Amino acid sequence: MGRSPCCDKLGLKKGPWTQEEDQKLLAYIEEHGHGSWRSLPEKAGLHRCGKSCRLRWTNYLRPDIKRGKFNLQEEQTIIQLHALLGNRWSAIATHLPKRTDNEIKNYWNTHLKKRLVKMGIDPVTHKPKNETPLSSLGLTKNAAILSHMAQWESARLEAEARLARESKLLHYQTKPSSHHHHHGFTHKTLLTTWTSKTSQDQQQQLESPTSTVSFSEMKEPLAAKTEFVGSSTCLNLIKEPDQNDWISSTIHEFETTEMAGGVDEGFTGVMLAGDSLGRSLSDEKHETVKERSGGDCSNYYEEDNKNYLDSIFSFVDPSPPMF
DNA sequence: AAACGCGCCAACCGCGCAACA
DNA sequence: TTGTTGCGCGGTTGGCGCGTT
Repeated sequence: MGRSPCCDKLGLKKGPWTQEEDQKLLAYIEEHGHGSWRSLPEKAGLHRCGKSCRLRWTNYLRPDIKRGKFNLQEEQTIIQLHALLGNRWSAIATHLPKRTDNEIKNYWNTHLKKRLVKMGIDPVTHKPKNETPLSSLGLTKNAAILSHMAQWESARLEAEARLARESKLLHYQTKPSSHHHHHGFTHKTLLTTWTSKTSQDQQQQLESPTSTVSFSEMKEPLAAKTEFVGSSTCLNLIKEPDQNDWISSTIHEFETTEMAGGVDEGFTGVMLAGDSLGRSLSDEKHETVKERSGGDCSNYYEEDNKNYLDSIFSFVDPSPPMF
């Protein structure tokens, strides 16, 4: 399209924000809400473009954001959700209370990604880098089902993210000065409604008006998940999502499948399942993985697979995220 | 003390999408 | 149907601070 950058207009400031600018923006939003970002800078007396103001607000000034070090639980959440969702930072952020997508993205790029690489894990696929073609072919039904779950979780997160955005928008557009008292209510309420509906009407849930996910959109994420589980066979199991029994059959399949053994090895979820990232994959264990990756490793991975499934299910569990 | 390299992170940029005229 | 506008997302960049030489 070639749209010109919004800050091209002469006189609009770029770069780091000053304290004075922050105060102006904060004061304006506290008083009036942000409404239209495009018109906000002029009204607030700022020589910035609306986009710059929005970024400053969402990533820094918003009162409901937490800054500083990520704790272990947050790290695990990021890694596991990244394994499920890839670089969909906004979706990941919906599961990390008070963290912005930008902050999570930065933390991933500067810390977690490097740590995984150090551990010999591919940060894109979340599998050991030295995985052999043979082990890639060792695909199982559980891996395929995980792909289902990942797909489903992806859709759910999309919906949640949308709800979160909408409720925030509504909030700051309508009641700009009351956020301290009301923030959080809309998310939780709406999500509870959404997720309880989930169990009642699975078909309707897929068609929920709150979700922007179309299944044409899902094709790409699906491909990513397929890659993630290293499965080609899973494609055979994936039905058209508009089929009524898609979710229930997935869950049923999962429930009736032997959990132990067979899931493709190397997920970071396995590595991270019970302990801190630093300790969960000791060098010794890592070496063992390397040694065994080319051979018959079903026994070895039996326990880890279960841990991995547990950890993934902790996310797939349709309880509303914390806000 | 100065120069250099590197890590971190706030901010920018470009694109896609939805809403609307 | 098409063009425009506004917003949000994800990738990237640039500047600052800190450690090392």
